[in-house]
Amino acid sequence: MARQGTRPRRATIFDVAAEANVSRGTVSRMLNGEPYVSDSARDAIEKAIAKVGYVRNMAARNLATQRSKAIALIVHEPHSVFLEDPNIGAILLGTNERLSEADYQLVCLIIGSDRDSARIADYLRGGFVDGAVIVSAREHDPIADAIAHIGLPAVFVGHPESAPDMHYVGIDNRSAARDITRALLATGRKRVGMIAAALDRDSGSERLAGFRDAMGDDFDENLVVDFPLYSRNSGVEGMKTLLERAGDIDGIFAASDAVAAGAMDVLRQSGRSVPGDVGIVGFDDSDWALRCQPQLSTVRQPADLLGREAASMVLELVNGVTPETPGRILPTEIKLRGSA
Amino acid sequence: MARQGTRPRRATIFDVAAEANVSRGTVSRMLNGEPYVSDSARDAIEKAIAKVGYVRNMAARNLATQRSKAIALIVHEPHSVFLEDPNIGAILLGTNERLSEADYQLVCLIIGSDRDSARIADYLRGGFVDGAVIVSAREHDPIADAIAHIGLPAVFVGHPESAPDMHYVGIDNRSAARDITRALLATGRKRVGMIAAALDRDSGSERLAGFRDAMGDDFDENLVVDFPLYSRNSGVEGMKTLLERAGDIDGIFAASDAVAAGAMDVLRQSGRSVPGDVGIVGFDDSDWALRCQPQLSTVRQPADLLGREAASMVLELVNGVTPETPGRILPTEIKLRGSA
DNA sequence: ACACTTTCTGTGAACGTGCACAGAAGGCGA
DNA sequence: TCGCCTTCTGTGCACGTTCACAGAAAGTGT
Repeated sequence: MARQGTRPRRATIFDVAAEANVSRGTVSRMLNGEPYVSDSARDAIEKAIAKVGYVRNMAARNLATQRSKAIALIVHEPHSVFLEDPNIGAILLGTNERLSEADYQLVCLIIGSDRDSARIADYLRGGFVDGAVIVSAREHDPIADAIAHIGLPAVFVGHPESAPDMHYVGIDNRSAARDITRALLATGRKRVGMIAAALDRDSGSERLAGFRDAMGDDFDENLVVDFPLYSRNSGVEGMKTLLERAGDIDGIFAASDAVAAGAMDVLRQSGRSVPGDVGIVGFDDSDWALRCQPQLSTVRQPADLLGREAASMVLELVNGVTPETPGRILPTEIKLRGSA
Repeated sequence: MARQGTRPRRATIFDVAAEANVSRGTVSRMLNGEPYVSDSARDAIEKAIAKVGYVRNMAARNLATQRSKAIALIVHEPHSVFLEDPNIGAILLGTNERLSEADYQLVCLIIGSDRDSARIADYLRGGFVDGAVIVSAREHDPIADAIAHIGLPAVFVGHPESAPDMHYVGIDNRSAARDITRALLATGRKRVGMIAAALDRDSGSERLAGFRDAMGDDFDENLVVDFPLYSRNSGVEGMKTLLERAGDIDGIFAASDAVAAGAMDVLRQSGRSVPGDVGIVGFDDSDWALRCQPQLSTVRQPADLLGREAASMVLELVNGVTPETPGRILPTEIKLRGSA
C-alpha cells in the first residue's frame, strides 16, 4: 500500500461536488456529457475539478457501468517470431488507430508461456476489457477456448478451423498462394518446390494448399519441406534440404518473405543466381522483400487494414451490433519484382 | 449494454457463499489464501465455485484494494520505427517475462498520436495499472510529464535529461559509441563520418557525443548528418549526402544497425566495397547486423535484460521499496565482424 | 391563476469486492 | 467452573462511480 501512504488521498467526485456546491449527480452528468446541466453549474464544476485536481477513478466507473472502454489485443507468438514477424506490428498499429478513433484504449497482452495464458484468461474474465482481438492463434489455442467460454466479444485475425464459429478477418491465403505460385510457374520453371511453415496455423496450411492447387499434377511431395516458424532460419534450413534432395530445382515458393530471404542467401552461397538459376517468390510484402537482392516477388497482404477491420468488428460486437457476415476477407495483391 | 442483455448475470461472491452455506467473508479469505478457513468450508467453497462458475470481478477488487496487479508498458514510437526497431520487441518480451514471474500482468499501450497520449494519461490515472515502464520517451515527452504529475511508480528505459529524477535503466550510450568508433579508427580509417539519428532522444544524442569523444581533434562537423529516425531509410539518405560532401570518406559510424544497413546498400550501389573502401559500424546487434553482407561490427545492447531490469525496478517501487540507486546501467559489448 | 412541459438538481441504491471488527466454538490449564 | 487463548465465522462499511427516480425551478400556453 505504498501509494496510499505517500499520497494524501485522491480527490473524488464528492470533493468536486462539495467544492462546486452541487450534488455528485450533477458532476457525474457533466463528466459524461449528458444534457441538463446549467451553465452556472458547469462553470463551477470545471473550476472545482481544476482546483482539487480531480480525475475519474476508472475502476469505480467500470464497476458501475460494467464496461471498461478498453479492448485487448492478444498476441500468441514464440519470442523469436514476434520480433521477426512484420505483420504483427502492422496489425497492432492498425487496431490501435481504429480504436483510438472510437476513444477506446488498446491493451496489448503477450502470451509467452502457459503461465501467461492462465493469467490472461483471468484478466479477460476480470472485466478489464470489453472485447478482444486475437492475433496468430493456432489450432486449439487454449486462450481461444477460454474466450469462447467467457463469452467475451472477440475477433480473430486469421481463421483457425478449430474455432469456426468465431468472428474473424483475414485474407484468402489459399487463393493468394495459388496465384503467386502460378506467377512463378509462368516464368517457365520446371522443378518447383515449397518451403512451408507454421502448418499449425490456418495461414500456414492454406498457403500449402494453394501451392498444391497451382501445381496440379506436377506437385511433388518430395519438393516440399515444412518448419514450425515463419522465420529466416526456416528458409535457410529448408533450402539446404531441398538442394540436397533436388539439385536441379529451379523454383521456390517460400511461405513468407523472411523464409524467402533465408532461402535466397543459401542459393547465393551455393553459387546459384536468382532469378537466373532459381526463381523465388514469398508472401507478406514486408520490408524483407525490399531488402533482398534482387527484390522479392511476393503477395502483399494489408496487415494494417486487417487490424483496422478487426477493431471495427469488435467494436460492433461490443455495441451489440451483429456484423453482416461472421468473417471478412480482405483482398491481397501480387507484387512482381525481380526474384522470379 | 449488449453483454448484460445476452448473458444472464455473472456469479458473484454472494452466490458462492449461498451455495456453500458460508458467509462472503469466508469465501473472500479462501480466495485470497488467508489462514483461518476450515477444511470443510474450503471444500464446500471449492465445489460452489465450480458449480456456479464464479470468477472474481477485478474491477471491484481494484476498487476495494486500490491496486490492479498490472503494469503498463508505454511505447512511444512513430509507426515506421516501431516496426523496424528490434529493441522494442526484445524489451517488451523481457519485461513480460519478469512480470509474469511475479504474477503481474503486462499491459502494453501504444502512443501513435496526441489523442493517444491524452487517453493513455487518463488510463494511467484511472487505476488500471500500479506502475509503468516507459520505452523510448523523448525529451519533454508529455506522457512522462503526466506520469510524474500523477505520481505513478515508473521506470524509464533510457534516461531523458528532461526527467532527471525519474528511475531508469539503460546503457552507457556515450561510452559504447566512443568504443565502437575507436574500433573503427583502429582499422586505419582517415576520413570518418557519422550518420546520427533521433537526437531528440538521449540514446541518439549520447551516441553522437561518444563519436565526438573518440574523434577528438579529427572531428569534422561536415561529416555528420542526422535524421529523426533510426531507420534504414535514414542510412540511405545519410550515406548519399555524405558521399556528395566527401567522396573520399572511408569510415562510417551509423547510429543503429538499420541505419548501417541502408548506408551499406548505398555504398555498394556507388561501387565501393565494404570493408575494403569504407569501414562501417553500427549499434544494437540486431538481426540487421547479421543480415548484412559482410556482417556488421556493432555494439550489442542487452535489450531483453533492460526489459527485465525495468520490470524488477517497477515492482520494487510498487511494493514500496526504494531501489538502491535511481538508475541502473547495463553493460554493452563490442561485436567485431566483417564490416570494419 | 392554472395546468403542463421542459430544464435542472439531489438522493438512494446498486456494482462486487476487501478489510476491520465482533463474536462463536472449542481446547486447555488452574 | 472459570478464564484465556486459538481457530474460525459473519456482518457492516468503505471503495468511487452510474443510474433511476423524485421532485424543484423556470418557462409556456390557456
